[in-house]
Amino acid sequence: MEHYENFKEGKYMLTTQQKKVQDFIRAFIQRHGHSPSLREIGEGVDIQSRGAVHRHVQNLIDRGVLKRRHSGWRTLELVETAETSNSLPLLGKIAAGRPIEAIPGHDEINLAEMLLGEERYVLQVEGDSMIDAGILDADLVVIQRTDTADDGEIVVALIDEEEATLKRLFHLSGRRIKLVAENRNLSPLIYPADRVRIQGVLIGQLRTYR
Amino acid sequence: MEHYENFKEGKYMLTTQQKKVQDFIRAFIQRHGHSPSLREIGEGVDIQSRGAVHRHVQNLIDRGVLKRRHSGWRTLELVETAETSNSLPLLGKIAAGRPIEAIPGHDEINLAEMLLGEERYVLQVEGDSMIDAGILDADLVVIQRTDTADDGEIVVALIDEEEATLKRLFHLSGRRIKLVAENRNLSPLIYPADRVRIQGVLIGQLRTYR
DNA sequence: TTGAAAGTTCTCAAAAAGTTCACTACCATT
DNA sequence: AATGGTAGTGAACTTTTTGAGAACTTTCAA
Repeated sequence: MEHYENFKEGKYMLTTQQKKVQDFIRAFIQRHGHSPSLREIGEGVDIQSRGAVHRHVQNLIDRGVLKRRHSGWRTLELVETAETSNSLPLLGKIAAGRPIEAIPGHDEINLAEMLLGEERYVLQVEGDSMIDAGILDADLVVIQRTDTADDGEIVVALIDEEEATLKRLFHLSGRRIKLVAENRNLSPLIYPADRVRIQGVLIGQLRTYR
Repeated sequence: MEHYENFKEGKYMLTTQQKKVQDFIRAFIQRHGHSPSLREIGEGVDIQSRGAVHRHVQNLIDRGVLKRRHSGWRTLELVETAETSNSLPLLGKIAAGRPIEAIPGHDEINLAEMLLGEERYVLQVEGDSMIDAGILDADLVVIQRTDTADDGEIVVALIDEEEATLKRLFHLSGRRIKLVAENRNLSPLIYPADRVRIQGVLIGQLRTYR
């Protein structure tokens, strides 16, 4: 039973073919909801021999990239890695004047978990009206669908059923609502409550560089 | 004849036939408002034997995909599956003065995919030194580990091996490096190249509210 | 209460999938 | 030239899944 088991450890040293197989399996599971058979993998990566496919799969299992949930058909699973689990290491805080300072108690941060949720959607921001709140032109914002919001929250507000804006909201006396653009050049706007419909509140903001 | 009755998270690894049965049941309930009989399922997925159909259904129940509301006829129910796909709908752009404007070509955005990658980590920002770039105190930044960066990129720079800072970087003539804090109250700093070590470049930034 | 419809359990055989193996081939490195 | 890692083919083999069909029990409504 001497096959290819004596590899250097580590799932990050896959050969070209192994990578192809892995990618195919990931895509297949994504699309079909279950793992492919060896034959299907073979068709996907253009290998006739089930034996050869099996060897690739077995190698991936040996390296910890794949596993079988239990013996049987279509029970391949991708092993969760930082990559597939939406996590990145959280190293610590950074500030001018000091080395990076570790944050005790946190070592991993799940980006998806922070932002995903039921009834949420993403908008791309256009313009600088929230620039003083650190929300720049072209940033993405995650919005929670709701029709109520607390004072001081940033909301998507629809005015007169035609203008949608991202503003900080305050309730005033006399059923009036103040919408504040976080931009020192823009003045707050005050409306009767019945002209303003809240569509959602700001949950998160993100921006990519490069 | 031992089988594998207890795996709770097994609902994502259905065999082909199980998937067909599940899909048929879903469609049937959708159309008729009640679940199909075993015979009807058999007709739907082209199996003569009620016994075989029953086995599929029983497997789906064992895996938590289906359940019976109570004993009796036509009491099958699909178990709600909380989908975790790391995606949110991307509805469009928002700006003051206009309704939300749809972005053509985009309908889903995968937040994790945008920020995850090999050799990346997260830092929490402390202080206001990058406030004019829209990076606020307590924001999270995603950093790509690297020791080189292009002019104008925001980098994690280690100065004299002891001070870590997040600054915008420029190479000057004479092997000097300018580090610019994006804060109108702070002046750029200029160092000889050998006192500055780049630890990573800024890939993304995110912030959560609430 | 009764009988048809539905669900359950079983056995058997076949199909589909997974596993192992021997043989070959291509590259690098030595 | 020899070695060793990676790769593909095809065949033989084992295991798991599947379908048919029969017999049985439960449910439901007339």
